[in-house]
Amino acid sequence: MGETLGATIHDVARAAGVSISTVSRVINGTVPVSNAVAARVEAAMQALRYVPRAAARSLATRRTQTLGLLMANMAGDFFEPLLSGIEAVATEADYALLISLAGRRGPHGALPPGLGPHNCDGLLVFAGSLTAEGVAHGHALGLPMVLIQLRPPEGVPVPCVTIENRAAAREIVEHLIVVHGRRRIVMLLGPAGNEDGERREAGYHEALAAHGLANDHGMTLRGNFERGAARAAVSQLITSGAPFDAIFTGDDEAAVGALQALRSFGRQVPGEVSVAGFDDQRLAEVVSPPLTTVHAPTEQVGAEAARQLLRVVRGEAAKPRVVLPTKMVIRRSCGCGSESGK
Amino acid sequence: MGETLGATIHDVARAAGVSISTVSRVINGTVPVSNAVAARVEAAMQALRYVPRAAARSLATRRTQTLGLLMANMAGDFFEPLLSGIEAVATEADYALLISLAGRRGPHGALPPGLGPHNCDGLLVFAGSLTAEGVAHGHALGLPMVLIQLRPPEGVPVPCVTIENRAAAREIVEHLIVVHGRRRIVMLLGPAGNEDGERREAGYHEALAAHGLANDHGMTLRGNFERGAARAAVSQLITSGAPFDAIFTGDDEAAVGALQALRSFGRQVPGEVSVAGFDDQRLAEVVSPPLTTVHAPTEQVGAEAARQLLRVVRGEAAKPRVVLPTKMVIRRSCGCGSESGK
DNA sequence: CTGTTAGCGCCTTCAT
DNA sequence: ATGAAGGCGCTAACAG
Repeated sequence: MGETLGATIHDVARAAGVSISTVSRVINGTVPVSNAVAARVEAAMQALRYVPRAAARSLATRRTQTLGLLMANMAGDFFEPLLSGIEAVATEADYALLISLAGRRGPHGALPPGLGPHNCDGLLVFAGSLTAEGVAHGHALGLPMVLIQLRPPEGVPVPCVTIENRAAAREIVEHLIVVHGRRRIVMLLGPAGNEDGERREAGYHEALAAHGLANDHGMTLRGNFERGAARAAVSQLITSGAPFDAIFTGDDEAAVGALQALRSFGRQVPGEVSVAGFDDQRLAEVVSPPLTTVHAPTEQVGAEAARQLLRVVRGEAAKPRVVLPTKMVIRRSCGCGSESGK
Repeated sequence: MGETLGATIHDVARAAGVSISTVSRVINGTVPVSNAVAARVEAAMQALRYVPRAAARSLATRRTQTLGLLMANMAGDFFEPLLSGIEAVATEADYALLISLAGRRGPHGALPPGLGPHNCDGLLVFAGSLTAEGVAHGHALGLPMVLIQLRPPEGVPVPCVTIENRAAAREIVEHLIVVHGRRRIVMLLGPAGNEDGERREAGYHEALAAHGLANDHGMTLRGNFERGAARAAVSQLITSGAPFDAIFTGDDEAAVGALQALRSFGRQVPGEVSVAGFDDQRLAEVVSPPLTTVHAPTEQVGAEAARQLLRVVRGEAAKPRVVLPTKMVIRRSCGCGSESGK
């Protein structure tokens, strides 16, 4: 049971018989120090288990060596890979990670009080955690930021990293059309305002248009990236009697909901209707039939966002926009690999 | 584009025509301040968008108002609920959250450099992120800690919050025995040293013993809480020709792997073999057959751990151990609801 | 109720 | 290459 607050730079200096400036120099390597002295200082630090107080250092340098991370409450299993990617590069660069969730309170219209220039050098903003005003607010404060899965509001030049949504959505929908001959493809949209969802919808419309297919308003339903909402929407669709032979969902969770609804009404997948999702979450390969979807490189997204943020923090030029490639992964829910399809 | 570093307490004091102490007082409410003055100060703070610099405050108070969180790279979807529970109570108590992952480096044998008394007031340690030595190390430093899904090493009195593993495991295994008449129940163990896994194993053995069932060494295999490892283990089990009529896995991921292996060998679930998992992850209800498992109250675990840590930080008495209840959730993989079972 | 004055622990000129 | 001294922004006695 030791004191929580350990040795200070003074203790080290005294133990090594030097001034605190010298200790500071060996710690930061700012100015050359004679080998002999450096060794003594190192030894003293070891012996005293000295760790510089972050607050003191931060106060003096006006840097926090901390990156903020604003996330949304996200269902699914990509929270961990995203954070993992971020943490790896932050740690590598010797930055700590301060985290805040949008949570039940919904997206913030301004920076949450717990995260700002007063306690971090830069901020990673995940889609759904901050409104456009919030982003503008942070930018106005001069806080370095990078957006994840989200593009900046008009006139607010904040770098962002996203994944290839539109082209991938178009590709997978065209797969349903070309390979499986589907003609009436319904899409389950993401939550209103969700960019990933909107881009995926754009790709969907492109595909339909390119093949001259039905593209009326009734073909899109709200799935909200939620299993339950998707299930309800599809159930209603079925009872409405509207014809359809495929469902493309904005994400895998919604696809699972669609699958459940389809099954409960006895509709065969992929026999009668093809289903395709997006994200390639862990459950995609275990639902039945295994879900054809688009793989999202979540960990890389996190890592790349952190890299860009570090550049902004350091005053280097960051890419205004980086789009990471996605990849279609064909399984069985579209019809491939089963007697009826391919 | 403003300055990243905004107004200081001096600016506010000047604007309000008072001393910095007064400003400090209205901020912290430590000492009564006349209403008139308080109002002027509040106004000045608003106008200047004043936010106290965390470092300065921390340096002066010797408190960071920050909780550290040490996590492991965890597969599955319980990262988000856990963090969500923690964040809710931390935010409520006005604490920031500093996070670090054990990551590819594996569990730390000591506190990671990025997390310690120098930058947080207390630390939440998730199972698999820190070794017993690491826990002892943190305790020796006098850093308030609370362990999650992990009990403290002998002689190191650190509070912990866990879930009911043993009894729940016993209950679900007995379900397989009593309700479904299973006699040769194999268990897929978690990673060596994982406490949840070990407690679940204990419950499994209890159940077997209580019913006088085969309990030889060959009945347990390593599943490592991984889909792939579990699949491999079960495949090997099947090819070995050893008889078994049920599989209890330490977690749902392993259950999925078991299901895959069983299916690839044409073994009917639950007809020929019953399967049961643990955790009730999101995929549990979508695999086929839907997985009978035990629900783990992940978000509550996070919240409770944060609450206990706050108590320790404040010097109040914390419960040395809180065990949250789990609940068996019956689906189809055990045999219930299908023609063969129940 | 309010102002003055020391530090909190570290970095950083400025001398030497 | 090293030491001395000031200051980062804030809180906390201590006077009044």
